Amino acid sequence: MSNFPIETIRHSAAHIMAAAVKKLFPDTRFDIGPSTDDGFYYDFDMEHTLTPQDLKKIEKAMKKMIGQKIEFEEFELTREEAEHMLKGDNQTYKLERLADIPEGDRITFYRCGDFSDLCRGPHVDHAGQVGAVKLMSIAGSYFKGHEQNPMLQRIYGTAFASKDELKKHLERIEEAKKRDHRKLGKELDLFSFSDNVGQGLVLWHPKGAFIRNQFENFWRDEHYKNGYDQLYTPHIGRSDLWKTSGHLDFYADAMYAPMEIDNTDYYTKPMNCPFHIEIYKSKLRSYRELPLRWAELGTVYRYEKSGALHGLLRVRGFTQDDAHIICTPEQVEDEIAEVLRFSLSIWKAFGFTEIKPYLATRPEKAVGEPERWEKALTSLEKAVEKAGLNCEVDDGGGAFYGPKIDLKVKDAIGREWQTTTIQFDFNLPERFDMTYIGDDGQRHRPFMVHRALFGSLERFFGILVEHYAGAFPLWLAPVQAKILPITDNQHEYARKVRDELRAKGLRVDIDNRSASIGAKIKDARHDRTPYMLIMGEREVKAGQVAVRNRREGQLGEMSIAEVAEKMQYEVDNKIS
RNA sequence: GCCCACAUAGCUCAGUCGGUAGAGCACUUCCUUGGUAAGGAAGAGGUCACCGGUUCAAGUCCGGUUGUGGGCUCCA
Repeated sequence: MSNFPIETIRHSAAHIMAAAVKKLFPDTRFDIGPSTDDGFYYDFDMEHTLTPQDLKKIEKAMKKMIGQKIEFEEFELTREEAEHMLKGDNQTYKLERLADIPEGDRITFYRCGDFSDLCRGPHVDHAGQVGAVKLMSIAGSYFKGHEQNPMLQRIYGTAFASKDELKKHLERIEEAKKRDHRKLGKELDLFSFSDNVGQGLVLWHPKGAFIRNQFENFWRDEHYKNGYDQLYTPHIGRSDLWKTSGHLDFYADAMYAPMEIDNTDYYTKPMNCPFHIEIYKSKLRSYRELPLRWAELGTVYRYEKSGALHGLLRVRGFTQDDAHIICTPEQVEDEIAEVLRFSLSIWKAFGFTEIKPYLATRPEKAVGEPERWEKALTSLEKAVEKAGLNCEVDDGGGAFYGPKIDLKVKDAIGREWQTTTIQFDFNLPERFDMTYIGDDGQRHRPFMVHRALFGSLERFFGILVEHYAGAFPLWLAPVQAKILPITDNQHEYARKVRDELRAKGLRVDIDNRSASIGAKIKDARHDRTPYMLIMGEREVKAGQVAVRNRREGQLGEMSIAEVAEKMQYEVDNKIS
């Protein structure tokens, strides 16, 4: 056990790793090795390409140093001394890092074995205080994170104060792997990708499509109930539209190439906003009509770099649960508060209760008058306050066209996902010259807010799969109950029970294979079937079914009506 | 896009030194009719991602392409 803060332990582990790398690969040039949320890394530049075998060797060398309790020693140098030392060692990256240290700051090094590192510290006193360490993976990374800089080799590792905590961490990783939506998507036959279709383009299989339909319907109902109207708009639009919106100037890199029809270029849409704005502009608007809340499940296409694609979480064609709120400056505060409240209620329905807002403010380069920014920011802050949440502020992190709130939701195993976004837009109303007639008879510029609650349906679905670990609640489950007859003699009764339950609107299938009841149960469990209705001679005679439920196990015999009622209750209350 | 790794049956994966491909599950048929996490037997299933090269001979070695994974960059 060690009592140092976890960041200190990890940062020290990074130094130990660097020392081990220096020993094994003396020509290495070092960059930096900070701690991260769940471990640490260090970036290297060397002739040799690191392999998994090297990782084992490096880890072994580290453990030796930890066993020897090698000391960490701090020493201070003048800038000239430091430069001299780093130059002598050909540490070009370190020299650049040194140059970044402001004039007047102390220049400190930490020595650990044969390795001295330019570093602010703090560190443990000796290597033995790094309780448990494990190297995880090799990766590439750009020097200082810039694409045009050289690519360095990065080793990721993790460290904990005790072996026990490390073990728990590794178990958490295993658990997350079991929930991986890409794995479950295949296992449960929910969706796929095809080389013949293209990268990042999702094929929704019947079960996945069913679930999507369920939450789309929920989404539509809730939006009507909460004062939204719904739109449909085309998938392509003329280049003039995208010129006006500014997409061709600022977003062309992320757009699919145009197609020419009748001497006019058409682009597939990367966003829905221009279409909604065209609907707004289809007639003269009065302040009496505002606020307008227009929602659309709008499918957009964006060119994402091939290396950025990731299962359903990052794709090239996706459907946003988009909406635009167009309102007067006086209305904007209430509207934002309402969006936030609505958003939280939707997340709650899916069992997400821990939600954290991030507020992004005005960047250096921005459009829109400062008073509007102020007003917008105030309404965002007030809304967060009203919802009883604490937000983190990302100073200057807003888009050039307006400030925003992003929500991150925590799933069943504590991972955070970026989903909801609520963004002000001071750009498009100007570009499209949106106006409304106020009570003074004059034209005014409305406020416009973009918002997406789920973000994209694809990403949301991926998150849901992982959140529920594939065990979708009854209201979403494609098959809610599976009837398992013990022998073929119960097939007639099985069909009768199925038809009765289906007549009540429940989704029920029969497993009519001539397999053992154990095998049928095993397969139904594998499919995460919520209810199993088992029937042998006894149940047929009594007109009942033996109920087994995914959450509660064996529930004994029940009548058809009782099962139906129990299931309906679960559906109605969205129990997960 | 960049760095690294990977691509063998529907799925999960073996395949040693280059000598024409294998398992389990799933599937089909037959037998079995059973009481809460796998009853038995047989059968079918492959252009070893694709294109090219080296070789008497390539799943295996080399080059390219496509796709996937871990990262970087970017982002719903």
